[in-house]
Amino acid sequence: MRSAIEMFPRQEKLSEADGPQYLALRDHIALNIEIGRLLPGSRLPSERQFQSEAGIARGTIRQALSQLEAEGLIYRRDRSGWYVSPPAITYDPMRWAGFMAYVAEQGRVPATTTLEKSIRPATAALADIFRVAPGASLYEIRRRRMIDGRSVLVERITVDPALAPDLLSHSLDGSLTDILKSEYGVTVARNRVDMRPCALVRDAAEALGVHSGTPGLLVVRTSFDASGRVVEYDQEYWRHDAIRVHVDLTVREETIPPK
Amino acid sequence: MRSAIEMFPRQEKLSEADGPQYLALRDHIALNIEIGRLLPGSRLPSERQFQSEAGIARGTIRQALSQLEAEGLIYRRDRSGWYVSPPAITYDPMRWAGFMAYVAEQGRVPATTTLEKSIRPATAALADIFRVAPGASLYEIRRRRMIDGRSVLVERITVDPALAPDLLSHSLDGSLTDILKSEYGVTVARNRVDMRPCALVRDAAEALGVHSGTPGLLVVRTSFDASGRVVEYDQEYWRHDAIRVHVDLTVREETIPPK
DNA sequence: GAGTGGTCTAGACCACCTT
DNA sequence: AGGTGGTCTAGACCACTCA
Repeated sequence: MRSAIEMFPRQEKLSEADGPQYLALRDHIALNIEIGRLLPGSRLPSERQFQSEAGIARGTIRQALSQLEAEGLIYRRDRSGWYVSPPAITYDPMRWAGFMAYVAEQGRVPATTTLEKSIRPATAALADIFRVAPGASLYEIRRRRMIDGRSVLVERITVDPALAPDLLSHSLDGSLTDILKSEYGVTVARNRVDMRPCALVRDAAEALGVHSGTPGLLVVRTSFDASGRVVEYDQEYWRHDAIRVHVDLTVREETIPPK
Repeated sequence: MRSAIEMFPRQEKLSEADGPQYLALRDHIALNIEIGRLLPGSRLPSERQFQSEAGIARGTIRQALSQLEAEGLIYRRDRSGWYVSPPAITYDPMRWAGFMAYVAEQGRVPATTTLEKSIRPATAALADIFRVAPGASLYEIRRRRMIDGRSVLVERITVDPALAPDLLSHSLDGSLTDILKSEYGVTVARNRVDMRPCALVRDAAEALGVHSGTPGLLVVRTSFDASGRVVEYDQEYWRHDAIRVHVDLTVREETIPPK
């Protein structure tokens, strides 16, 4: 059996210069990706193929693959194989026009699946954000979003029913911002965005079909209308290799720090 | 020998309910951190202590620890041990007043080490950014910055000598923005910030004293003055557990997409 | 049903940090 | 000098995917 992509043509050797073996293998695979011998979306040889071709223990192979995954160069599909990562999408919280429009604008194919719509009592944290009483009813929407057929984020959106009564009866597979605008006349005047690297675990990992512990990016977006009411509170868990954030802004003069 | 922090008091067992062992151990350690039995900065028991106390193979222990590292809950000091991560610092590109001021404002102790100052010929990419001829001389500064004694980022700053002649003769261990302002009258009117999750490898990993492949966040900041000239081009490699990004902005109306 | 990655074991030797 | 994490081996069995 011969791999579709020949990773070690003509008994090509890994450089033995210095450093650990797994980094040498990492470099070898990374090079193959850079020069285009391995294209985005294509599958790498199996771990056991590497094992026999490179003569390295499987644990070491997996170390190299995990390193490449951490760098965002490759990703895994559970019990299927390792694949070269497609390019990341650029996310601009300032020009945010909705995921669907955004992804399409960059020449990719977006898709959305609504995982769950529910009414939930406000937790203490959410009550504080929405300025409602703890335990008050809030809409909660969980969605998964895809680019070119690959799941790239899961999100949990919270909306105050007072602003958008009967919201859950609409189809939420498109742009929520559009629905809020066209159906309820609610527009976003201000966005507060928090971002931090995280790991995708448990629910998020399961929904994205990724290995628990895969690195990710958590983007929390709080949208306000012109009168300062919270329109939407959105927690997005992104695959780390699928997103780049771009912000272009004029510098605000240092004033009294807000509290 | 008894560990300073008793992780398994009274023969406490790991939950055997379901899922892999390494996640059970992860949960166990995470719980100890949450309830404050393990405080930020404190050292975890050694891998071999876990091995004997929990009766699990060392490879499995390391899997649990790596997971916690990916989540940002713990970090390692090379060949010294595993430690509980301190809280992250909040970074606001809009209110950027310099790392030193910023960190101090959040009650932490900042420090900066200049690793290298040099004059380098502009690469094609840099020439394009600064609108100079390829090969033209540019200042390059490499610095490492610390919070409470822990290295959290390394950066590579590029400045056009035309805007700040003789810049390298100044001490660069403080705020570069301050120097540009007070010594050269250059102020920043606009910032372009790009962020993406990455892995810390090679130089960056070495400078931060982290394991190659540790997750990180790359922040690229391009600063412009009022006339649109590039003042500073800064690539910052952050430890992923040390930073949160916060942006608060008014939504820009959709206009012609810039190209 | 064959092949894949996911998990786990029980060792080993090394480079380096710490005291 | 002793202990630590870093690397690596050579197996094993399992759950799951895919054809």
